Amino acid sequence: MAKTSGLSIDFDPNYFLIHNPPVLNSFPEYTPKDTNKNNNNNNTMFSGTTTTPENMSLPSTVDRFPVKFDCFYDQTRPSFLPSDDDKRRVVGELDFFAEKNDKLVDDADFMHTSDAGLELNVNIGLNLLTTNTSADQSTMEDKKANNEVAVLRAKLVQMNAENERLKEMLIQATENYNTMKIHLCSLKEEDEENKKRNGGIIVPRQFIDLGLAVAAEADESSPSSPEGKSQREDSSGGDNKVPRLDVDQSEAAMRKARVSVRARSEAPMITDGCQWRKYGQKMAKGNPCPRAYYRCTMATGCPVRKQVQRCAEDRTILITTYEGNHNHTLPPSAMSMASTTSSAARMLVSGSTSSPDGLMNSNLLTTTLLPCSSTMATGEQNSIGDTVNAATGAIATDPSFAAALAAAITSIIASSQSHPNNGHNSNAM
DNA sequence: CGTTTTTGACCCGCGC
DNA sequence: GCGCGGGTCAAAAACG
Ligand SMILES: [Zn+2]
Repeated sequence: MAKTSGLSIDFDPNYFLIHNPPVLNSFPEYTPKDTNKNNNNNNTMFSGTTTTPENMSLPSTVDRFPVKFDCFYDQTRPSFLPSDDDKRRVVGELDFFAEKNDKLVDDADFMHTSDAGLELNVNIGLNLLTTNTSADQSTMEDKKANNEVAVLRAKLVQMNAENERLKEMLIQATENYNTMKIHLCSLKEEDEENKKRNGGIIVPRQFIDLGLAVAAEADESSPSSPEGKSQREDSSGGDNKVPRLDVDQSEAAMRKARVSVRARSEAPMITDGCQWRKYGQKMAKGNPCPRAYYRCTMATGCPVRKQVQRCAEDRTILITTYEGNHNHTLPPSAMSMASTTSSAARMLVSGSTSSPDGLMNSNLLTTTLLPCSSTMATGEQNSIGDTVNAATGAIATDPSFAAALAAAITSIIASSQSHPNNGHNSNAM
């Protein structure tokens, strides 16, 4: 299960979904206990809102690849793969989490596809031959030779085509990545400047750039009391519940990064590398399935929480919403998740701004939130520093980040185009 | 015995 | 002010 890259788990593809709240969704998941018969090693599959059904089922063979985006591959290698490969077709694989597996993954994947292609061709040839058996043998041999040549050529052509496709993909991904990277850097700089000026108080600047996100945020933050839950302790003290001075901070807290992930998983909870303690369960209205609340117990005082709920319509879909940033170091597997979260959010954010296609589902756009503030929510001293670090970290993992970016973008775009069914949205939490 | 889960009570924001 | 719903607390139970 464990990957060399640090993914201890097999992540499955994820899809970004969005919920009502301006939340970003993206997360890899992997199912911890797969006792289930269906999916051996990885139960979680992505079910993107829009993901096409067929793609969703991933072959167990793929477990090694961290993340697969359905859309991604769909677009790129569709024509190529025969229907029967649908199942194996790994939709796209990007690793969100794995840091250096990109290449490996790609290669592997590539291999798979090409193999499939070969097999097909081969088969065809054989069939022809066999059918001809009744005919003259000499003719047969000639044909055979010809067929082989033809097959090989066809193969070559296909591979070339595939190659081209991949190149284009790569180029595009790279471009997107660069764009976003730049964007992100600029944002970071701005943030830092602001911090310096404001003496640590963070200005919700980032949101400004986010466009839609701003509106969304405003909605959330303004009405709600500044204190938020994270500050609950303070309130107990009996002090003013709303220390105006800290408003910025509290707001920031409010904006904790929130990422929701949807994954197909039979397991009751996805394993993300962290330890969680359940602290509550409620019946969500309009959904027969209860919602469970968990808190991170990897470190005392870690503010990270998550809610887990099954989709009412399709109970195989597990919706997990993460909130906040960890105040401690995470194990490799968890790291990948965490960075994914933030990076994913960022990706979407920057992607929404920079990407030309307004096609991205409005849903996705709205989602972009991701305040860097999450850390600040923790209230610790490093608020800013952490934030920056987090961002940096995400970027640092260039390869994966780039890949992830590409994947995210691609998947988003793909989803908006292919659109199968947005169905899942319906039951946002 | 320490940790986690269960579960009803409680808090809080929100709409009426 | 009241009821509702989401989220959290915390005592008791369950686990290992
Ligand atoms: Zn944590």
